[in-house]
Amino acid sequence: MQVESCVSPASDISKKFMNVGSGFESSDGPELPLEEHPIICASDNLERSSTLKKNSREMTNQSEADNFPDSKDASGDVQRGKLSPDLHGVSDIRHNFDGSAGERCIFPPSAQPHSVSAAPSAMFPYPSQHGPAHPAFSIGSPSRYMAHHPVISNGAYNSLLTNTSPQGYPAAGYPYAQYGHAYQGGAFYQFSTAQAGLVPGKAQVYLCNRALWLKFHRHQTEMIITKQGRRMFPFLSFNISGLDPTAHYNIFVDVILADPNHWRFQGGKWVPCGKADTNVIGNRVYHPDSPNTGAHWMRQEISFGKLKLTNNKGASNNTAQMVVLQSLHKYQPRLHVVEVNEDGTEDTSQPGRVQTFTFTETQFVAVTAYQNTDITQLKIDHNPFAKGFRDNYDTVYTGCDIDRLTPSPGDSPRSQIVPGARYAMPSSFLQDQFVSTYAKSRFHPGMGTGPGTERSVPLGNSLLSPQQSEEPTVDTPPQRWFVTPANNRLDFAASAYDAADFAGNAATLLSYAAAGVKALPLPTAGCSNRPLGYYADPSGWGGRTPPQYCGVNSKSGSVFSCWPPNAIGGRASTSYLSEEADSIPAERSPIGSSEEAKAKDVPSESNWIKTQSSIKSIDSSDSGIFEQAKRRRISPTATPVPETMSPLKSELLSPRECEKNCTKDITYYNFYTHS
DNA sequence: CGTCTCTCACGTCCTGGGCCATGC
DNA sequence: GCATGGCCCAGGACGTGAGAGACG
Repeated sequence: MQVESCVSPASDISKKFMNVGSGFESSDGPELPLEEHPIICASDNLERSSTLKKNSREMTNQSEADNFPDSKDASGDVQRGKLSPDLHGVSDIRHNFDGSAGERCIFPPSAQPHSVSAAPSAMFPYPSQHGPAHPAFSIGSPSRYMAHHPVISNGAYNSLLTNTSPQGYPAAGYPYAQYGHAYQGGAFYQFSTAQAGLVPGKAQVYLCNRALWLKFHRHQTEMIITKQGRRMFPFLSFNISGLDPTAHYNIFVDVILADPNHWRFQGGKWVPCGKADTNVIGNRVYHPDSPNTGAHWMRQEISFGKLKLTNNKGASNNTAQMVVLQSLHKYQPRLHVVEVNEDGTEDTSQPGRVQTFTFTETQFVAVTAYQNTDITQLKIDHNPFAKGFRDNYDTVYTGCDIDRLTPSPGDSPRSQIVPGARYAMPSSFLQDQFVSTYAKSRFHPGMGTGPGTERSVPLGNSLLSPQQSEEPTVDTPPQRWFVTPANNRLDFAASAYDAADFAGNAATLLSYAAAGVKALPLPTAGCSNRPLGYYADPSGWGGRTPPQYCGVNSKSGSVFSCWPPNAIGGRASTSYLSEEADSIPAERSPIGSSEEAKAKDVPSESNWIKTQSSIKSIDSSDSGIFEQAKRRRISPTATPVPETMSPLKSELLSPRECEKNCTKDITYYNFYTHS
């Protein structure tokens, strides 16, 4: 059997295993080499050794029974087998994982020995993916990107089936993920199925909001789990390429233990504390669009924003959207792509029909209450639903904290040192927004008493937690990152979160972009070729269909509406909506700077001048801002960019003024062409 | 008794649907 | 009459903080 396996360079779980005893001292999250790409990870086949499958069954039977009462039915009539109306990938409908969606998340038949469902809940993960690291091979533009694409030989795969780890990790039997190799310095494909070297049917998956994930990952992501279920933030969102456009696939996500430890937050860091309770219940969550054609999956972003995490094992309702986890355990979400028959039935007996992708930067510790205040702050800063907890919210998003030199009473020493000048860069308003947001978080006075004290992030690198080593450059240069066009999203749940997806300053930045786009005449919306600036490297992903959406966060537009709408804005967005935006601008590496400059130069106005055709494709928009757009009908006749909305003007306007003007002028223009 | 973990009420904000007004 | 713009509101999502429960 052929197994694809590529481990995200960003995260080498194997390293983690090696360091389980040392907490998170290792800086495995942020330490992405510049040349590493955001794309994926480990893709392997779900087919496993019988031993493992056996164990898996033993450990997950309950899970199946508890969480997938419908699975049996599914086996009979393969409910999942019912192809979506949009089967042929022609639909531009946004695919939300709403209430009804849940009904679609039916467990697939598990009769076949090699069926994915054989490893249900997958709390019993696949055996370690040990084996030789597969040298990335270049595709198309080897000089530019090294393909991480990994086609594991049989031999390699065989090694995965062994219960002994070459690295000495716990042998299979532990319900946690193991990854024995990583692609250090791996790269990524250009996002084009036409790219030479891409093997049809061999999927490449891109973590769309990787920047945000990395941001959290640097501090060891924590996810709240509640009885009623809590959404993930950041949520899982992917872009897929390399699928056979005509073949049908099921796509689902599961969450497995990332390691065999029980964790505890002590002394400002996560430390292992005993053995993990392997008797965990897990389940998979199918994307509501499943099954569907490869073309369909590849056309839009696939997000699981409404996926909820719960610790309520007894939760029987809505399990389709719920993943049952245990507090203080570290988990690893995985994406599975299963090729199915035209009737929707899964047939994993054939090699290569099941592919699993793991992004280690999406690892998280399940908690019932946040432990690390840095994580809390990141959540508050990036999750639109948490805006209410933002300190001085209005000023945060409309003003520049660089002016705020007087720390709040509760400011930690760290925060007090944050020099506004550090962020006071000759930049756009947007940048200020970003900086403000970030800087603000440093000043957050309300994070408990000591927020920021023992759990604070060293000033030296505000993105790194104390337990993590500081690195000169934690973020990959923008041109290295692939950030999915927001309009291409098969939303599991799209929401405002989407905004947070794309670039570091998530919600804020994307919304800015949205606002900017909104202000543009439809035909020239920058959302076309240069999706709100998510492509830092215009050529890097040139092969992919140009971004097709444009959206607006109508209601929150008042906050984000200052985004420069024109070409300049486009550049700005390119810069700040790229993952690079994640990092503190001032800390950009020289490489990043040069490339960034290059990127900035490329996206000339032409990039922003798009045709109606692209606008039309907005229909498929699926990101949060586009979600917003849906809420507002838009005028086919785009409103010319008000002079007052010129980027320059925006920059000149005081935050307040800008907000007012923008809100007034463009808040309700949307690029919503949803049919 | 202290610590740790978990639950729940709370206030804030966002989402998404609905309703009404306006203009063509 | 229809499309669009604007507003309202109920429900949902968020993190907080207090308090309860479990455990040593």
